[in-house]
Amino acid sequence: MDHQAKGTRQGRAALKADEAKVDLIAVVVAVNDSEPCLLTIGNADTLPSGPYALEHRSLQSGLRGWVEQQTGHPLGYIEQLYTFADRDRIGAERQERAISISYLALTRKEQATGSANCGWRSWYEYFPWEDHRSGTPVVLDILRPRLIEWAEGASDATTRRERRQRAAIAFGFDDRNWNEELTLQRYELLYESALIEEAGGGRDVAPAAVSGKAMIADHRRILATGIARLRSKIKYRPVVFELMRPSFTLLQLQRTVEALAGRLINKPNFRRLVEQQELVEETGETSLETGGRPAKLYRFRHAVLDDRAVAGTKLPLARA
Amino acid sequence: MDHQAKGTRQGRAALKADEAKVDLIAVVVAVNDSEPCLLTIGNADTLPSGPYALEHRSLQSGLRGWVEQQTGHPLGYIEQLYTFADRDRIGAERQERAISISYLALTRKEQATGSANCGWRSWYEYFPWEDHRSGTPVVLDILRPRLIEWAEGASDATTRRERRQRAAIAFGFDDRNWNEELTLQRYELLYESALIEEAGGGRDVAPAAVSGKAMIADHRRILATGIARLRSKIKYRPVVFELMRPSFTLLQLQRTVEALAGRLINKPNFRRLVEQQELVEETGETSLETGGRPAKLYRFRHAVLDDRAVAGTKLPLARA
DNA sequence: TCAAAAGTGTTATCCTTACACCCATGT
DNA sequence: ACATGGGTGTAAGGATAACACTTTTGA
Repeated sequence: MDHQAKGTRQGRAALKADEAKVDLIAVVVAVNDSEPCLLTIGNADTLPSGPYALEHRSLQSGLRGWVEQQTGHPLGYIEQLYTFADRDRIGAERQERAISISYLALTRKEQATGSANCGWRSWYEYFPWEDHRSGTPVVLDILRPRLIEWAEGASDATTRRERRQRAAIAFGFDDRNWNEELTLQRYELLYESALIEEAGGGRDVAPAAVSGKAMIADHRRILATGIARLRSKIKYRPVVFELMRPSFTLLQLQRTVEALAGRLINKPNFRRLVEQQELVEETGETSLETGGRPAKLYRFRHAVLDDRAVAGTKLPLARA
Repeated sequence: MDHQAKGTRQGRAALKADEAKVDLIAVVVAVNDSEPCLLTIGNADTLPSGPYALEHRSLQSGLRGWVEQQTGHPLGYIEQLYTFADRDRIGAERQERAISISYLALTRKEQATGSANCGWRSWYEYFPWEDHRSGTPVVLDILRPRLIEWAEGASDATTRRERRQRAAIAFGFDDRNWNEELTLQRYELLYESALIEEAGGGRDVAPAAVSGKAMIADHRRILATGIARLRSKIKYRPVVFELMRPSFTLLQLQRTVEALAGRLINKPNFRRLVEQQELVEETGETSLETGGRPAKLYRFRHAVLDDRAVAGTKLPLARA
């Protein structure tokens, strides 16, 4: 259990060899007006983050501390996303290691963000190709030929075929179905093919309206990881409710799920699903706020979290 | 992005305030003769691990290095499990932080473990209550009354009810179904109720045959996390094949899944599932090794990994 | 009266579950 | 012959997908 310390290679900053900087970094999501929003700081290109420090009782409390300090926003639901060694900080010249532990947090926007230097942005500003609620987004018409071009540009035939296949699966080319959970794979393909800003080069980068708003370091990659995780998770665990107000209409619930998934859902089937799984109960009141007939208000049945170790909520997608 | 460094509180070991030790730690699993096995070092109570060091190109390669060095066993499939701050090393007296990044690795036992100080043990030695392949294990008859006793021992009624409910869900009391994925929750309950060795106290600890073999620090908790993850993952991603030889019979495949899940599976339905999802193809050869009629040999269709972004493999459990 | 949204049924189809049964080999 | 495991078929029930249709409000 005790491993001998390696000798310090380059004495910079008086680090012992087996110590590293540890950063906590948060993807904070809320949904407002059917738009999935991300909490950012700076020029909307940076995720809230900060070093894990001595005074933190735990990793999670450290994260809460940093987010609250930088944005004034208190966090509710938190789950760990991924831990990675920070490539960008291990430059060839600086011999110091840094790791980042990323988290996904769900809240509601209402809680006033006190601080100044922060704000909410739709996550589709960073990933315009991910929103399929109004059909296949036009940006894909621009990205598709570029991706194919990249695939065909490989030197050997094997790589070409492999690239074509990866792109076709990730983006649903050649009559394949769109799979909303492949957000990370899509980002990685666009990165590899140098179609987005972070990939350096920049020669082939399309305008931001097509390739999306860039972020600092690998923050956009972390966001992609968060989106993918959330899109997968809503299908088998009732986490959507973390994003809802205490009472809501069924259509509001549906719109929220649609916002996250980036796809439209069939209304009657969605309702049946929700009711059948006993995820909600009526409050007795109705809402008149929306255009038409007043809607019944519901609240989340917290009991389901105890009741069973839930399976649930597959998406009844609307047909193309 | 640059956070001001906090002043060092207690100058021990010349650490800057926002640096920490980082350990890599591996749950290495193989299945032999229908028994799920864990690779350990020392007295079979320690997982392979080591510090993330300067010379490591990445977290994963660091992990591979340590495991190979400590056990002589090369790793194939690896996935990250969880990152946590090491409570046991943040004693009140020592002000230094340590974090552990844990991984799940799948291999086959054949690859000779060269090193001396290591070996394979069935993971059910550590969790005797997790193996339901021959019906409800007898150890549960001993643990159940103890858990109930613990629940009833709470001071206020709310806590009592909550404890009863948690125990009932996790262990399937009161006609609830057993859910094999709740391995971690079960471990945590036994820890809280001080029925296992690591929880200190030791007054109420049952003999190892009941409460399972203990491990160093929080290694057993990490193992529980790994088991839970694997049991959940085999249902929607074809990872079992990482544990199989290149060619195998369908019953061997079934027995492997059963070993991991700790439950029996219905044969005809399992076969239909595997074939229908086109996970395997016949090799053309047959195996005479087993008692009865020769069995067709199959191999994994690696194409499925490309073909689709797979959904699959839910378990067709045998009925109680 | 019309637009907009709420809300209810109904059907065909597929997947899952639970069984029952036959086949090929060694002893 | 029989034990052991390999392997196939089928019928019932439930979930899902795809629609069509009615109801209630505000403008």
